[in-house]
Amino acid sequence: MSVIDVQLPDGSVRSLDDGSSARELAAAIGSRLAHDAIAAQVNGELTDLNRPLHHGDRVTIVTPASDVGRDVLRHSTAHVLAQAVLRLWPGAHYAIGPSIRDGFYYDFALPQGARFSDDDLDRIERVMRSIVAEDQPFLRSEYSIEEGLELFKDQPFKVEIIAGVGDGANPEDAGEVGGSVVSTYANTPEFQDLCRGPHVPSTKRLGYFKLMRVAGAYWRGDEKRPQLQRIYGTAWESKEALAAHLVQLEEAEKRDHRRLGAEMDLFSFPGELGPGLAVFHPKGGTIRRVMEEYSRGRHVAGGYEFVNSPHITKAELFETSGHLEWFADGMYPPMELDDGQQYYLKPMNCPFHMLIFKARQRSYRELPLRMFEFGTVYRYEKSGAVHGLTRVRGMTQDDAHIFCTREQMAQELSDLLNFVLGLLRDFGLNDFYLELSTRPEGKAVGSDEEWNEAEATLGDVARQAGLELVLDVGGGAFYGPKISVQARDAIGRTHQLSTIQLDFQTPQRFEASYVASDNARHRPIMIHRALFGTVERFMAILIEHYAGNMPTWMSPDQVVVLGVRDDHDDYAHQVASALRGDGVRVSVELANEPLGSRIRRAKLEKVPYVLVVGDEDVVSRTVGVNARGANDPERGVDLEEFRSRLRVEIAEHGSPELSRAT
RNA sequence: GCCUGGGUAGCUCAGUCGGUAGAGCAGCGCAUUCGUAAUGCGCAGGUCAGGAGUUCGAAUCUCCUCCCAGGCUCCA
Repeated sequence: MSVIDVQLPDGSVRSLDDGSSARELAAAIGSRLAHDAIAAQVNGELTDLNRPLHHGDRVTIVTPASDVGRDVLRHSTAHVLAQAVLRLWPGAHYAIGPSIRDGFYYDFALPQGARFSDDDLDRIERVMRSIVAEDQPFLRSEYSIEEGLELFKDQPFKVEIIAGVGDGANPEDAGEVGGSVVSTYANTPEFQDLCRGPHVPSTKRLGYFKLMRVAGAYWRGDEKRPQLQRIYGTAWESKEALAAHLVQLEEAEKRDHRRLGAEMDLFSFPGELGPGLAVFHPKGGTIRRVMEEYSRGRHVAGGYEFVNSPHITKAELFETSGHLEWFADGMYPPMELDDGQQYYLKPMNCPFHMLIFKARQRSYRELPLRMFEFGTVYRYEKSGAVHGLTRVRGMTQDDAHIFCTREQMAQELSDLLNFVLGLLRDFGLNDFYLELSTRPEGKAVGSDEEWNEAEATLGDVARQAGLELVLDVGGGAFYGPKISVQARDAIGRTHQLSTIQLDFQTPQRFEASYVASDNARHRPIMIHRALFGTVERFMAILIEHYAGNMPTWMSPDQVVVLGVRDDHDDYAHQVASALRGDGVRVSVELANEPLGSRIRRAKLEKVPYVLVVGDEDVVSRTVGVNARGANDPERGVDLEEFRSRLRVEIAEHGSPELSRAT
């Protein structure tokens, strides 16, 4: 028998008998690896463990505790889910079941339009566990497209996928099937699934999974096509990893801004107002005010001018802008006034700023002209889309529009991106990447030349920023491409924050112009940009980022002063008054209940500094400092020293926890 | 908008078989005067989301509406 050489990831070479598979390779390397192996990567391509290797192949053995490995076992677990559902609902149609972040899902259409309920998850999970215990192999077979169609003739979704590959209608399905070859994996004679693979060798390699929830999902993500029943699950390489993930979910839940918003008395959604309409309570209002004031200051320094516009307008404005044509569904229905005139609540601020630009003749000497407004807009979001403060129907954008010349555009965009990132960093976010969204086919206005120029300019600016750049093909607005700044928060989730959109169209639609040095009229370029996105959403993201522990400069209550006994209350008030003079938000809790109880309440309210003052402090004009997140209180801190510490921390936007962490 | 689940005091939740509502925390009152995360006693607090129906009787069963959650779709 001849011998082949294969190369391992570390560059070393192993000789194997010809016809050996990755399974044998793993065994040759070590028994531990042989035991852990679930799949292989051969020359970069993911394959089953038993696929024969060839001379010169570069081979990586895939084990469960890796990104690729988890992907494989999640996908395999999805197959087990499908088998379990088909056992429990004979005649069910199964559609697709990919692995996703942290888990997998599978979509089904049950016989007679039946639907899963939450209680079904337990039953299904039990069947899945018995399938795992049955130690079923995943056996790969390959068929022609015709054979595949015959094999799955009772499974309309599978037939559509296979047929789609045949006629090239759905290129993404080529991944599902693999070129002109239809591959399947059979676990038992009764159950096989169309699949590119690879899979774990046997179901006994699975087991650390949990079905999470049922949901509806449209076939092929298309609202007009049938809605399928989707089951989501999570799956991991070990019991510990699964448990850690579930703990992580609980952590995220504790940070949920809706929960913290209620607990910390920041805002609420009174049922009387309707979905997606919030009221901000005094503490939430303070956070908002601080955010807005800081933003205003930065915008003044950044050369912006401040404008204002009304909340309602005649339909004409949005006919001109094109919003009524594209987004009428997302706007509140019009109010009809007695002369038959239709008025709309504004979903956007840009047309108003356009009118301000047009209010008089503009000179090139005024450009770039930057108009800023905290503009409150109303959008009729679908009822199922509203979510806490992150998706609301009434929201305030930190919206600005920059009018400039074509020549100024690149520089202006580049300065703008720096401005954006600087402001976001001031709020404590500093892990960013950019996304470039390009022309949406079929719903874009404007010429190819304009779009190409706009995309090229934005692309250059994005690349020059030196951040990771992700392309989002077709994700732009109807009037222009956009850069969005994505930020990772403290627990690694990413949020789309600022957007910068380049717009050649709106100035044309409004016939805006300026007089240039050549004494002729030229068309300005318009840049739309929002840094927070909306104040509401940005606040929600910050609350979750900080788990409610807002940096001192943003905290609604920065300091609480507690006298030990009520004869210390006078001094407590003196301390508070001195701090108030420094602009600090401070309150005094009178000594009519036990100290421990008052401290506990302040801690639960996440107040950055609790000051305790007693006999010694009154005598020596000191305070006891109990800082949020600190293990031990500091006794006898000179009041003047504490004031200056706090002044510095607030001015620098520091957060006590963050500074202690370093 | 669609699918699944939910809505009981300000909050977290109990409420059995259909028999007319309960706890803890928070709030209020009184007492307590205390050095770093819960002092004691008392009081008050509910159209059981809203409406209709079945029933002698509905928080509980049925239907409709509103609102919330998790998804799908959408997101200028």
